[in-house]
Amino acid sequence: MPKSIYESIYKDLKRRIESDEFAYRELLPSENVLIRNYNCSRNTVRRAIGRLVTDGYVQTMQGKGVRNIYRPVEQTAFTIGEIESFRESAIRNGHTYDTKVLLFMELTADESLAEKTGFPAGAEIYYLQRLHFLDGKPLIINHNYFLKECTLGLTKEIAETSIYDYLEHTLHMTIVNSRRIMTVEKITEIDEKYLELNVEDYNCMAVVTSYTYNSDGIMFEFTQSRHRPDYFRFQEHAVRKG
Amino acid sequence: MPKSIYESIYKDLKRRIESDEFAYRELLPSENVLIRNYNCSRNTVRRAIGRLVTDGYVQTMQGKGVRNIYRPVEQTAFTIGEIESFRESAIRNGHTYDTKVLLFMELTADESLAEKTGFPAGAEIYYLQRLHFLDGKPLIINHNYFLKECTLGLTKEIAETSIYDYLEHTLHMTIVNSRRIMTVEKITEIDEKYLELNVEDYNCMAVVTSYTYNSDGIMFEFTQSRHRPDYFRFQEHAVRKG
DNA sequence: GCCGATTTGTCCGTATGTATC
DNA sequence: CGATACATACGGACAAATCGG
Repeated sequence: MPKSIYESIYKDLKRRIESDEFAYRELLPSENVLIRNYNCSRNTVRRAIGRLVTDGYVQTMQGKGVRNIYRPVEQTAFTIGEIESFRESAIRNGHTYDTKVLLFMELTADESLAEKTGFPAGAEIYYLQRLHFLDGKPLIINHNYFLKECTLGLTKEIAETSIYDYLEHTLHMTIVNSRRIMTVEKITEIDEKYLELNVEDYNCMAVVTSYTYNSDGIMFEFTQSRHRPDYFRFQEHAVRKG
Repeated sequence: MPKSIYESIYKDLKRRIESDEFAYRELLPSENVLIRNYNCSRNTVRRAIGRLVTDGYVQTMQGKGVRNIYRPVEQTAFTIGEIESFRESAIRNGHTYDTKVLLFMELTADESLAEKTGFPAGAEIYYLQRLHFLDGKPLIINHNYFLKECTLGLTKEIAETSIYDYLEHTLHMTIVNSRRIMTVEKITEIDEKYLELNVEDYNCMAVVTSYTYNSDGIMFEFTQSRHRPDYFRFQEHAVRKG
């Protein structure tokens, strides 16, 4: 169940837009109509619309109305601006997925790892290497570093299904936000081996480096995600600021 | 001058955070303090903070406060979630820049171009190829397609300085939002020639494809931006949604 | 061009709920 | 438990942009 009125309105409008209830470039019902339909105050409706704007679903035009500018996300696209696990993304796009844990170990962050990840030196860390398959094809190698004190009890078995499920539902951690950096890097032998790539073909990888925070403001995860270049696709929505 | 109270508060807080007035992980003044400091209502302060949250500058914690989680953007990073021209980005990061127009022509969109760009078939288009230099180094090749009816009077000379300046200040167009897709593609001969790349070294490019809309909800620009992989760096902030 | 109706944008004050300390 | 801090929601007022008559 939704936690708040504005969120349920946001989700309902989002669903209606995604299900083509409004044509591309068509105007949505005016705020006054929505107020009557949802039986709530103007601020509440406006808050829901505000989220649709930042999501890139609609565009507001003073004096005119709210225009639907939603375009369906193309297949195998990862949506930016939202934290989503590989599993969630695969499900959303209607694919089959599989995860193989290549390595699971515990280590203590030394100076060089601390520098690289942003964890304090001396911190206890779970280090994982995982290979992700989409529709049977190996597409991504993830190097995950989790702060042990925030993710106690993580096992290889959990890592094979969904770590985020475990963190959110078993440990009741709330994952809040994440800073991500996208770069292109040279392919390594590990990449070549597990992703069945040919250097003649592609000698680079798309790399997404992310720093993820929980609701206590603690950075509990550092991940380097190495994507097969020919299947890599990220989509985002940007706004022009004054 | 700022158009509104909440925006000036947003900018002031942003400036104070960027200038290290608050330590990393430190709490900002509480809403009640900010209300007194800025002499405004609670909603106005909350709105400013809300924008800082979506920008990834702060994290709010119910019952606790608002925590500064801002990390300075690393050099040569393009900030995602914000539309910024090459020139603006270079200035922001304190670099010198230069733009060379390789090609400037007018054309009519045929079926295949319409399919690729999303412009209606038959539309009159300005097509440009531009090479962007940062600190004297050629880093990006842009293929720009502008809808002529929205960008009348565009010339090669304008394209050598700033197209966005012309659109916003001379044509008084308001640029609103943009959908961007990031992929990795094989290098072409043009890339190799102008970016002084060696295929032995890198045989891929980071490609950003963007569809940009103005305040009338018209898509007036389609651009394919091909980046030198070793200098490509995009940064974004993501939030976890229920 | 003007005017009134409609629609979105900004701002305020207040009340209540929930989490933290 | 009370004080503090953020979260949600309501209602009202006025401004600014658009559109039709």
